[in-house]
Amino acid sequence: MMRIGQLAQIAGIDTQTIRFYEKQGLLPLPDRQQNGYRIYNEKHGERLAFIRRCRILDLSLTEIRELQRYQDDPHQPCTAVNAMLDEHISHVQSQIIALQTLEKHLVSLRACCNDDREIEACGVLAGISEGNMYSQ
Amino acid sequence: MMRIGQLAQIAGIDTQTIRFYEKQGLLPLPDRQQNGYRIYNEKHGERLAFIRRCRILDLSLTEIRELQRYQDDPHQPCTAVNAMLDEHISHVQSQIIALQTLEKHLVSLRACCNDDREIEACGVLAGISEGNMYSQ
DNA sequence: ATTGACCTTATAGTGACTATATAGTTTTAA
DNA sequence: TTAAAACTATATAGTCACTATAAGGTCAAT
Ligand SMILES: [Zn+2]
Ligand SMILES: [Zn+2]
Ligand SMILES: [Zn+2]
Ligand SMILES: [Zn+2]
Repeated sequence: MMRIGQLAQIAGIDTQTIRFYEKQGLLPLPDRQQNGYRIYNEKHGERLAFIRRCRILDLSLTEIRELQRYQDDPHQPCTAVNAMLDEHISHVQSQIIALQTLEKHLVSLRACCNDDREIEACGVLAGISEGNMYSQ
Repeated sequence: MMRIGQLAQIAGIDTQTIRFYEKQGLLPLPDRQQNGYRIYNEKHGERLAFIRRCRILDLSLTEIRELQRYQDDPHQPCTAVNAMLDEHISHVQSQIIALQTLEKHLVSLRACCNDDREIEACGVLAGISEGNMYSQ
């Protein structure tokens, strides 16, 4: 039994964020003391830890809600869980590829200028302005 | 001389986004026809193309505003421009590294399950719940 | 008695759009 | 000529996952 501040400290999550998760339906409603303060138990701590680990994996709150629904009905096949992860992985992979392309782009642009010019002659600005560029 | 729709088509940017850029101070205020319609010239087209190329490089609107201020005062040294790009590049690089770490993480989690289990026995969900995880 | 730490709710801001609502104008076609 | 379609205008709210601020209630210690 603990109040929100202690839960926040244990879970490493801000109190505001805990209230936010509650409003988003990710955390079950806690009991309240007579003064209105929320009281949490270990179950809440576990739920919160689960959420935190999902967020580290960059799963969206919607995806987390979906995972929680699966946990609450544990006799379905897990196909959908694995499919979610697969899609998530390929999303991350395409983000990586896009960023690597962008990096190449930026590095070659940067190579168009040393530091000792006037804006007028800056190869970087010229490179952006002339614009032989390709998206993605 | 053209209206917003034509400019949007030429620049490949939605009309709403053009108005948004105007409100953000990235595009000079266009003249208006008697009916209130905006009228643009080639200068606006060039500005918009510059903005679009900056966005492809994932520069923020704030950074673009800064670049525009440099362009409008072309006799400073270009150190700040190059520094902005350097910082931008290292930001992109650390994003890449973070995503690569995340990808490894997700792939090894995914390997904990084949598709033929019940939720109860899903290695993926178990992997998240048990949580021997590291952030970043 | 008052400070300080803690708790409550509600509201607004972040970034870069995107969507919706409502209304006025111009162009095209029946 | 008139009605529909296409275009324009403004204003407002939604996206995502928080984060910040305001304004107040509660509790323990000084
Ligand atoms: Zn995902
Ligand atoms: Zn330069
Ligand atoms: Zn940047
Ligand atoms: Zn599974």
